[in-house]
Amino acid sequence: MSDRINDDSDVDTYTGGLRTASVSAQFKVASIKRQREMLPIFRHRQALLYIVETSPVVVLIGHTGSGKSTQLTQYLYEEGWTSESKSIACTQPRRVAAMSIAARVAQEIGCQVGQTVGYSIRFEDMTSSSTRIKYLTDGMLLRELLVDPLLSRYSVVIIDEAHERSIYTDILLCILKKVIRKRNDLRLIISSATLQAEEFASFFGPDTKIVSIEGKSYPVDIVYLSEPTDNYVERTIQTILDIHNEEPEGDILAFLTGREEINTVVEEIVNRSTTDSNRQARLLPLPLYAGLPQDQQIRIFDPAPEDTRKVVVATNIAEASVTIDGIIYVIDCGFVKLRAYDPASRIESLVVSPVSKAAAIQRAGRAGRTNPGKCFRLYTSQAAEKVLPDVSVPEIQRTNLAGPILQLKSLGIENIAKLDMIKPPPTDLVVNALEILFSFGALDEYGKLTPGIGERMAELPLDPMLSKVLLISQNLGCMDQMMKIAAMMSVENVFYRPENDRTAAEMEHLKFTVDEGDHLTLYNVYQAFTVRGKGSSKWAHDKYLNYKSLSRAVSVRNQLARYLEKLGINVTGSTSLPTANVETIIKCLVRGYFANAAIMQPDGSFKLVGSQKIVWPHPSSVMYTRSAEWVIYSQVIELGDKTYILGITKIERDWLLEAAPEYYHVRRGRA
DNA sequence: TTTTCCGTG
Repeated sequence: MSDRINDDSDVDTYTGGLRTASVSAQFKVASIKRQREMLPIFRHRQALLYIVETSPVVVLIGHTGSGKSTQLTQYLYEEGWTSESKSIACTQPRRVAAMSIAARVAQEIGCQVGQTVGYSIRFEDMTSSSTRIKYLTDGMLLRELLVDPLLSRYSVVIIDEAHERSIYTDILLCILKKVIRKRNDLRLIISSATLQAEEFASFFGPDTKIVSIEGKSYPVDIVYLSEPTDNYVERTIQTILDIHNEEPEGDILAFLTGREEINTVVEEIVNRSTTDSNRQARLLPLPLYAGLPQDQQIRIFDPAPEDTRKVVVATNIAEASVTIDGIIYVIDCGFVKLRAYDPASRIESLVVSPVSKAAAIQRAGRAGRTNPGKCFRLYTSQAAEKVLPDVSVPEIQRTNLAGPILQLKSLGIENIAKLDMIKPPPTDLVVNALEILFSFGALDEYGKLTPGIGERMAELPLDPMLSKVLLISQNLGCMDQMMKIAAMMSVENVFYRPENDRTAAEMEHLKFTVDEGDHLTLYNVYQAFTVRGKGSSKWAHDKYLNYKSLSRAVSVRNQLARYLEKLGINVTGSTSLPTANVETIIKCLVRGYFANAAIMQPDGSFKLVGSQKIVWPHPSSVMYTRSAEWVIYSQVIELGDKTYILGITKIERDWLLEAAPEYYHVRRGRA
């Protein structure tokens, strides 16, 4: 599926041509050359190379299907920008994109991935000394800046999909602005959608050139509601049935905000279309969201059977991450779930918000990839104009900055407030992050990285709290267990609970559950998978566990071991120690999560220590059906009108005082 | 009391 999941359609628009097997190698080379020359960007090859030669910063507006992600790197390579052992870097906000684009470009150049063309993402480095074109995630390039502050090994850096404004893209652009002042020979290319191009150009100053390249797509008719709806889920169902009864054949893609809405629509379509005998053709509704196991996700790529119309009901995963061929109709509900973070309460939330105009354009475009299409927007044209924001708030302005600030400190950037950013983060987010890092002992009272713990925390690719736990585990003798717990906490959707098989799944999951809580339950699952299950997918499937998540956890554990070894910690020695007891492991967790303590109330809710806020155990937690007194939790999130804690483990009150005497000294009595 | 948008090191 990697050749179909990408963030830019220019990777797979022409894979069809490559499936003509059994042709001679020479013909294939000629065919690839011809396909490359048919892409819209090819006409601009010379002009682009001239602009890059003469301007330090170029903003490239490349529409979907223009070929920018795959071709620009090759043009620069062919033109000699990689002589003198320099390379070209091209960043992507998503791992799958870095992998699949690298695979495509390697094929076009005629090399193995990892030779002239390679990629680098967390836990996977597919590059070698001969790599000249390197695709990597934006977070990975930021990591590289830690060891090579001037990016001396690169002659050109391309920041692709910059309009998505991931937090790492924003930080990279801020640092790259400094780097290009010191390196006259470095070129920076920022690839962006139309609406944001001007903002990037003005950030980099008057010498910046803007270039626009047309794309390869078909016209899409936009249809609005004449009156607003107060129930977009029901309206989605009706619109699907209307399209089915009135419009010519072609598959449908409907955008909704979450799993629950998606399941409602899928069920209702099944129910209502069987009673609706107007047409012979049937409807085949398929759900798509990130939490769905992979074997079910890939069903959306199967062509619909004869006389059947496929309806993919998806979250915004289908907006950029997943591209489905053959979509003619798009239904856009006009909303999206966005993550926010409140530094005062330190609580994250997921809130249903109006989509941005930029996202609405992207959604509509999904209908015109292979044929002219039609997009039904479930809001009025007035709302589209007046209510929708132009672009959504950049991630750096709505997220917990503790991790990113730790990394910036490690880059030697002391005064975060003075950074020249496109949109700087609000002061309270920065202050909050500094306070969190100070309470861990990662920063001293002057805001400087502490030599022992802070410097080491910055090296680990984990949440600061979890980094702290892992580093402390060495002293407590439970590093082997903690590496596995940290790995399991870094992957998502370990447990699989299908709607129609829920009881059976819950019975299987119960076999791993322990009364102490979620963290030790995760440890049990890891042990069972690697020892009894021998890492097999059948074993995982039988136990209703997500095989892909478990395999990733194993690879994360191994990578963590390598990071710790690099920090001079003897990992192999520690794994041969006698097994640490349960109390030691929990005490170790408390050393990192001491600020996340709560007490259970008689009604089953929890009161957070400090804020006194009332929260509920999330139904995914083992504490949902168990009782406790004192607990620590690893996540708190507000969903709708309720706040939940997840990753819960029972503790003793005294362990909090023991783990953080200074922190709890001032608060004693308030809990 | 009955379940989570998408990403990243």
